[in-house]
Amino acid sequence: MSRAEQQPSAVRPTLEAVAARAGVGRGTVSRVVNGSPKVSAKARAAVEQAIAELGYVPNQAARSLVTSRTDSVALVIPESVARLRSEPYFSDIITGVSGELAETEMQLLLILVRDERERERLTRYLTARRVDGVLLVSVHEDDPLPELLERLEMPAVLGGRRSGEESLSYVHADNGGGARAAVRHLLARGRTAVATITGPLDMEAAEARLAGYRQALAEAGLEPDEGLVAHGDFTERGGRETMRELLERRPELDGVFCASDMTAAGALQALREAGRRVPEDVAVVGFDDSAVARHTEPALTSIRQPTEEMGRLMVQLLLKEIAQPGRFRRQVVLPTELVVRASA
Amino acid sequence: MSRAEQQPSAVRPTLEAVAARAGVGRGTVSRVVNGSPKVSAKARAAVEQAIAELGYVPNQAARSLVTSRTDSVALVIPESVARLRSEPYFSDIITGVSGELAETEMQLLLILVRDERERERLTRYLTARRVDGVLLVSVHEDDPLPELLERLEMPAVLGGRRSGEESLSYVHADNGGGARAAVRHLLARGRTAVATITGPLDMEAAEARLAGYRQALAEAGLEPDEGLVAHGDFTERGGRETMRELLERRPELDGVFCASDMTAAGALQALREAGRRVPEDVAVVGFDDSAVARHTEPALTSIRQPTEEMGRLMVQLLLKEIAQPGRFRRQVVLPTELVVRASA
DNA sequence: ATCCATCTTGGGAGCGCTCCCACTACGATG
DNA sequence: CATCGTAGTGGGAGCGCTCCCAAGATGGAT
Repeated sequence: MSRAEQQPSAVRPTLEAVAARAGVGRGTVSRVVNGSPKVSAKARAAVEQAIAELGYVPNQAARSLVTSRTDSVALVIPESVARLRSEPYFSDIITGVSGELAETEMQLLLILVRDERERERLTRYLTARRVDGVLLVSVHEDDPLPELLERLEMPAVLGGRRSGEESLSYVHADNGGGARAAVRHLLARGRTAVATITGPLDMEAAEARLAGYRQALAEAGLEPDEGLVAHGDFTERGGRETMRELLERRPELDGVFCASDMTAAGALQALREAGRRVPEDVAVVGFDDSAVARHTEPALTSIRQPTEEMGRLMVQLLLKEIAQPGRFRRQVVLPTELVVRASA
Repeated sequence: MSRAEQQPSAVRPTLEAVAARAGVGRGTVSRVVNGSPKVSAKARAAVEQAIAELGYVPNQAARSLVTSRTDSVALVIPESVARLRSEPYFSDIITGVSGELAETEMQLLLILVRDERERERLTRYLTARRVDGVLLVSVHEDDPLPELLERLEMPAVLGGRRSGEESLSYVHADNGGGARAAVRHLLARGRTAVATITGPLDMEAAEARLAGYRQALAEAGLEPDEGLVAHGDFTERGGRETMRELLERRPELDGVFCASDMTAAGALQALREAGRRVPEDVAVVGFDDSAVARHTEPALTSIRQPTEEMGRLMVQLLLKEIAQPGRFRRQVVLPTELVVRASA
């Protein structure tokens, strides 16, 4: 056995036991454990040896009770099951958040909020201050959670924002710019009747993508046609159904900008059903550049947003906010990028 | 006086404050909060009113310190980033686990373990008993974590198992049966040279799927041909590269059973590159029936495993194990199902 | 030799809760 | 009428840690 140095006793050793073994007081052990500089080299060595011999690990509950810190943060995802399952966006966020937290001693709580009951549970949880901070993604305009976070003075960083004048810290992608790039690309390919399938417009991201679409058309001097704007909900099914409506209403359309890749995947299905060839008859651009974009037939031209990096950045901001409560607040917009594949 | 002042309203009421307000002792409040029956109706009413008026929420750290329970469980995913991102399996597990935990007061910690450093961090964490139990998915044969869990006598449930004689509780799918069904289906469609792309064989699930493949061929009286067996790693890229090798080695193959949908997606790409039509020239079956199965071209025939249900079940078993430490242990195998689509 | 600033150190005082035991009140029992 | 449960209650004794303060060591300046 390679763990000969640790003689695990039946009960976990306490800080007091370490102090006794090292021949010092509790205070000194506590200082060593917490990296205080006010400890002599000799005392530090003795304590470190005792810790190793006893296999001491601090009791977090006792520590929390005194410091009222928990050394954990929550990632809150307020979405229906249906969306989480099919949305690679969340996996990427989780990957980034988890990776960044691994650099620290903080732990990650994952909290999915699907209905009113679960929101109440979360409210209780946050009121009890069982985490030091909160990352909240997929923010809807009327979501009561951001307000709750403010009221509780809980350090928080949003992924996305409620509106243009968001008071909390956030990280989000340049949705408007991405959408403009997408539509410009379609126009540059000679498309003249470019439609869009939006996301849920109670999300600023969806709203911004729609605005970007309109801007790009305006820049090109095209007459706005509201008949070419149809409302989806970021899901595949929504994309399919909305595309059908759109085809019925404007059979002449030759390009579609979809507010998400899943939407675009659905739209491709509807186009295939309708016998339209992609990209020959109708060119399609998605948004997110998620994994699905590479699996559709044809592969999807899409707008890449640095989702994982957004997760990492959210964590960095949150940690700063936790370190300086009430003082630190920052709002970051990350650039997007057009990724051209077969669909447009 | 440069420090921020504390709002009086920001001071959280303690159990003692509730007791004072309700005109009872601490013990009685504690009993009410914890649902003990040994409280008179009158006292209970008074306490409940005081709790409501004060907005009392118990302090978990103080509770933990005494009970040494944490009311949280960890979901541990020991996988590289690359896999997590593209593997819908994990999203489904998370959805199931989170949904089931929402029925309780337990919280979910998500712990991704990517390298040795992160494993050490987890070891410290578990040694400190900062969770009441652990769910461990994607178990590899030589993974040191299950052993650690046993040594720490930590309640645990595996998703999958290390081998046929697993000592810990687990939930897994009938991988062998699923693989057999897949291969039988290919044979029933008249395929005579059926290859397989395996998963990483240090995982029992991958091994069992390979065994199922062999069994089905044997049942059909076919001569085993090891040249038709190629080793992948569950990823898309692995599927693509392995399919290329396979085509080079056995150009006559007319069917492929892939050990995961992502593998199959990669295989489809390689087949397309090679100018083989699917399913006309080569029929393909995947495993998992994940979301990607519906997006490939052609859509993927696959073996469905009830991933989300597996997550739920794992939680149920874990909670029982936490309730009866050392007594409860159960191993569950769930059925799989062939889902036929265009690829075979 | 004396004094004082600085560095270390030990340990008391809780943090907010549960556990447990002693104690009360009151109806039932002999 | 004394005795005995029994349901209900209050509060002391910690859980293991950090915070803080008083006090001892150290060493340079006078």
